[in-house]
Amino acid sequence: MQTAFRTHSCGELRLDHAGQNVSLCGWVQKSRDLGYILFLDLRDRYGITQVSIKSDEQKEIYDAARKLGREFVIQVKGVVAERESKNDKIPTGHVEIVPTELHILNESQLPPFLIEDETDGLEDLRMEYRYLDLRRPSMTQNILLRSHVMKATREFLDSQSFMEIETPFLIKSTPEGARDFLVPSRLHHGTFYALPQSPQIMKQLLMVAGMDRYYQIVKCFRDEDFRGDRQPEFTQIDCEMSFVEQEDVLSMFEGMIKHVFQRVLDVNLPEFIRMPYRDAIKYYGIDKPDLRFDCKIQDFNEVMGGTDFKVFNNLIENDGLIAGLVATGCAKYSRKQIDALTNFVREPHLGANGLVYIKYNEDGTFKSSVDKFYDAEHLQRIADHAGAQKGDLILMVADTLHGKTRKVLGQLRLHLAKQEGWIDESKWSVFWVVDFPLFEEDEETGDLTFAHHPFCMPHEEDLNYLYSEPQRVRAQSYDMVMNGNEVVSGSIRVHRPDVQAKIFDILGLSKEEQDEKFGFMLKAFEYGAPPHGGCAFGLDRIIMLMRNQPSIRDVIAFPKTAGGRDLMMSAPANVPTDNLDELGIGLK
RNA sequence: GGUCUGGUAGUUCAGUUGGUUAGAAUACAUGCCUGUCACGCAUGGGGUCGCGGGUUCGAGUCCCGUCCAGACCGCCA
Repeated sequence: MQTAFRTHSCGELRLDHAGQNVSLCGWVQKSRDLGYILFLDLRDRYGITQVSIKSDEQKEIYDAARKLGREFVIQVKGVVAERESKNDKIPTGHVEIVPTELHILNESQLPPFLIEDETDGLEDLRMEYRYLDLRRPSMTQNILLRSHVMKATREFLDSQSFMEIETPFLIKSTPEGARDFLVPSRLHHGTFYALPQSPQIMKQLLMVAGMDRYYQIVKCFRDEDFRGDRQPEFTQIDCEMSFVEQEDVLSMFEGMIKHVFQRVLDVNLPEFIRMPYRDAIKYYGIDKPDLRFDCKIQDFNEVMGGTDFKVFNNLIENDGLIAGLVATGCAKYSRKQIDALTNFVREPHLGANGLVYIKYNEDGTFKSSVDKFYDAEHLQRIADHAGAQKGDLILMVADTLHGKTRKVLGQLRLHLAKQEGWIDESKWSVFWVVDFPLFEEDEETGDLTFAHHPFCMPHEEDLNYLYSEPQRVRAQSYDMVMNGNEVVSGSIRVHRPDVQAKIFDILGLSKEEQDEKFGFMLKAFEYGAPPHGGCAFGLDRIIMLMRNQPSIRDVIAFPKTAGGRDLMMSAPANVPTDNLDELGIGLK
């Protein structure tokens, strides 16, 4: 810490240092002038140290200190002393500096919001003055933890013979997947570079190049609408390995996450389970379940028939699905609370027709929305089927579309967990979801499109389905799910030309289109591509979860707003027409 | 692209069926105060009610448009 300006940081002095002559630098957090004595809180990124100035013993300094404003940058030289009244809330709370010199290194305008963890500033204001926002200790900790995670990542991957290799940002647009950010070419009017959505193709070419184990902590760019956990530019830990099977990749990067958690948070994560995609959808209605609480989706078709309830009878006959959840301890819900849940599942984006409830009351009686059709004995059978206990509430959704029913219940499950406080924030749920389908159907056209990207290798035992039932083909692809968020995604890649050709064929890509889009890659693969696979970590999202922050913006030093703007520098912005002329671009 | 919520003092917010001089807290300034750490007490300054148009005798309040922020849907291989 020793420099020309300071001997210590504002976070490191303790009682042991008492009597030492020190020099500290930092920002004025706050001053408390009690008349005879004035206390100054001096802040830097390491902490806060109190300076105490007496109006008689340090008359000159006292007079100068009274004129200091918030966020002035000052240097204080003086002696470390034990405090007369101690503060146990901060690590430096037992000492203070009795100053011999005070120098103003720079003055400051009054900041537009309080530089404290419990700031009064709203997000747009914090974004405009991001350099002030980052002075707040919790924000500093976010950025610091991010740095620690990157360091631990490099530590682990370096120890496993990975090479960090940079790949270009100015590349060719491929019209698949997300919308590209485009960069016009000055030298070749009318042509454009694209910023990479990920270094996917480049890293596979590095495997062809024999680099064997590659990683890169790298910015990726996607020109889509944003969310609390999505930014137009974001950071991936991009990884690829040669001569591996799926299990090699899973255990390598499971090891990496465990290493990072151990080093950075001192948390030892247990073994990661591998949950087939099909089970994730069946039991949790989502491909990224949060397993910090249970509440699985259950099927009820077999116990709901044999009554005069035509809606359910029709569904059962026509291969529909009646499924539901057991909400532990929720039989006490009022009509109003259940109506709220009904409204939740009927919201347009979920679109359930309704919600059937069965209250299994504490006294063993039943109350349900289908009492007209189901007698107590039948309801008991349903409760037993579901494993419900007295005091539980059974909630059911039914539809001809199985996927929709499970999706609705998956969302209801999360909604209930938040509402009922089922999630233990001190727990971690980290595991692999495996065996994603290779293709998915476009809901409107019915065409098959790739679920992940077109270079995922199918499971060997599913290869034959490529020719008969492509939608049955499971890919050797996998996601790591952390507390209900997808944080890693990857696959074993196709290195066999015949398989790749068949996949392109199924996707309806002609030979010409294949050449146009991926020709350079397919050519490279004719020169001895090793079997390979890898994955990419969403670094921002992982940091967000590790710091338990509500938004990805809080763990990025200079993020964009949900509208894709940088409020601090006012980007995007107009450019002079001269610049456009040079690029051969005219605006409409 | 769609739905919803919000925009009033430096900041966070309140502002009734449209009606006198638009309030509170906090921040700031000045003064007082011998150990504070959310210090306390007193006094004071501080407003184009996002912007534009409309209805009305009268608009922070009602209507239309627009901009900005946020949440969600679509989108995100």
